[in-house]
Amino acid sequence: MSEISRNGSGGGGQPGRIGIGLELDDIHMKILEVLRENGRISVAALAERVGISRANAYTRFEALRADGAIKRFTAEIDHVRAGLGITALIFVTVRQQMWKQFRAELARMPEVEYCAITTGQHDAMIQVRVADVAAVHTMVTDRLANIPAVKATETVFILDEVLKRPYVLPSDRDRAHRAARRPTQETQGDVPLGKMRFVGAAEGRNALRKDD
Amino acid sequence: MSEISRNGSGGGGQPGRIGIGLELDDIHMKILEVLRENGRISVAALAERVGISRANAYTRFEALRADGAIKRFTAEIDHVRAGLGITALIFVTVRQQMWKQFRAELARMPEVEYCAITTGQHDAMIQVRVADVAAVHTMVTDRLANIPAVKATETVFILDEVLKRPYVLPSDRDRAHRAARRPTQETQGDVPLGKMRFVGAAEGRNALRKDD
DNA sequence: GTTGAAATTAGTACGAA
DNA sequence: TTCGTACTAATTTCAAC
Repeated sequence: MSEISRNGSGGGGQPGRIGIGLELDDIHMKILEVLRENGRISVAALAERVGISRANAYTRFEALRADGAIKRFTAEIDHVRAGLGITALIFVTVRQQMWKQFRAELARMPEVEYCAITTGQHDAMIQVRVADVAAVHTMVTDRLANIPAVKATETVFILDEVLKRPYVLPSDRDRAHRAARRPTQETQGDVPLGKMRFVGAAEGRNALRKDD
Repeated sequence: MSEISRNGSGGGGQPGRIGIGLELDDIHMKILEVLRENGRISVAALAERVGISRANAYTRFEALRADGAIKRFTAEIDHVRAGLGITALIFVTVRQQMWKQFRAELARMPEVEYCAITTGQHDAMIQVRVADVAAVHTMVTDRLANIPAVKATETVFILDEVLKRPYVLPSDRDRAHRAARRPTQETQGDVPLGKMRFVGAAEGRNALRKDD
């Protein structure tokens, strides 16, 4: 069903290889657009919104699911209401060749909502949601610091989440480019390059990614 | 729609103030747990899984939705399949008193999936999904650099997303603590504090949050 | 890929515990 | 509040086109 669904994205994907799977056409994209905004819409209503028949909608819906283009449906929960008012980012420097262990420990930490391996100064960024600031401290000092794979951490707090979109799609960009391009910006070629900076991968990063 | 209110909670909330709204009991939490893993489950099936009647499930479901504890239902889409194979984090230093403008510009950038205001060296972190690395460069140099509010940026690439949980809940922590606590870690008080570092808010950060 | 019917299931209303 | 049931509306499935 979805052997090809394990590339660069979620959980244990094979980084670097992209399976072709489904060829997604405009209607597929439109379906994804609708579903990402309303994950509980009925397939019948979905069919109407994208302008296809019910049967077609069911076929495509199942295909997207089976192919892995739709990974899952989920409810976005207000973490503050749920009792987790504090969000923090912890940037982690991982000791070489211990990446596998780091991952295993991560799985044991339910307060971790997100973890990504990054280029730059640090090796990974994890996002945690906890009840109070004390819990962040506990988390970092008691849990993370005890992992041998963790060489160093740097913690910042999230003061506000300005925006969170339910997965970006290429169609968003197309739509926005048509609507929001302003001539002054389009023609303006003289960009103050001096004020930005790209940060490359740290030493041995590629090696790190292979040992899991 | 994708704007999140200032205290991190639901859409129309009073910024800074957290309404008490619903008192969430164990059953509410269990409902959230199920819904976060399967956002398309029928209310009937939900009722059975949490062990309440259908009528009760409908009542609670609606209450959670109305209260804002459930913000929305969404489909998680494989961005690689959707044609956005590159994910990057851009750390932005924002000029004081120009936060409002920065937010407005953000809304015009569909490739931005997430933006949070943080403590630490930078003021904000944005996560973007684009088709290729060139698009990141374009995004940073053409779009971000042209915003007067942006003083400086620092970009890192995400090589792999190790884990992404559909919103953390307090119940996860409880469950994990029961299952995964190992005596060696619980009693181990001597933590190598030297290897971690907390980063406080940059100058004038609090002022920044007020001017929007 | 579409339409239209049957079977199933979802959502609502209301009385009783 | 919660449950159970009956009722109504909608969805999904399956057929033929």
